[in-house]
Amino acid sequence: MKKLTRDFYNQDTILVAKQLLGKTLIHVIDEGEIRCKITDVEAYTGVNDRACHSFGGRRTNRTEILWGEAGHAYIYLIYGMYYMLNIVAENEGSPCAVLLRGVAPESPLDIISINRYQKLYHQLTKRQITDIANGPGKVCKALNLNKSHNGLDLLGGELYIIDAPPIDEAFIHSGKRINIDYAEEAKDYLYRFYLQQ
DNA sequence: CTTGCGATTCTA
DNA sequence: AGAATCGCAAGG
Repeated sequence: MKKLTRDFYNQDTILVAKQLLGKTLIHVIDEGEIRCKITDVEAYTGVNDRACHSFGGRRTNRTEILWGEAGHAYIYLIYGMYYMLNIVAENEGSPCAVLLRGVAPESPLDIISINRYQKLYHQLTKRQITDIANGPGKVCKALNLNKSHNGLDLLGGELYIIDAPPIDEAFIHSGKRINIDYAEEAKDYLYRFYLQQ
């Protein structure tokens, strides 16, 4: 399968978010490549979206990457301990992104498992397998991503996403975004999209 | 410079 | 329900 193109990322954020479902995220590491299927995403649609870091035109050192070219990684630290991975969408000057909120590990299971729990995959409990990457902080832990990967171009060779057949609309669930109660009118937008758990 | 807090996770 | 934990953004 082929790497997603700049044109793919340079579309309306909602479209990018929905179309990312089912695609495979790849992080190339020394030992090979970590591959996970994207299953849960949220759209953050820029200056008019109160939940988005660029709301109101906010342009700071942290949010600078959002303002640039589509198809770059926006990774930031939250609560002093967790990293969030976002994919920048839309054209330059339109600071939008898609948060990756959950993935399903494909391979190698042992490396992903060690990243998360310091244990081999066959040693995990059912609960640990269920929870291995079903949250945005867990996604970064599982794929060993941190602030050093902020700004990476997903058209490069280190972190990228490969194409897959589109998911039928009927299988795409939508809901309110998580933990943005402060966002007033924007907190009720149905900008979360996910595949059946 | 100070301060309040967040697109979370884990434990109890 | 509460703790962990710190960079960021806003305000003085």
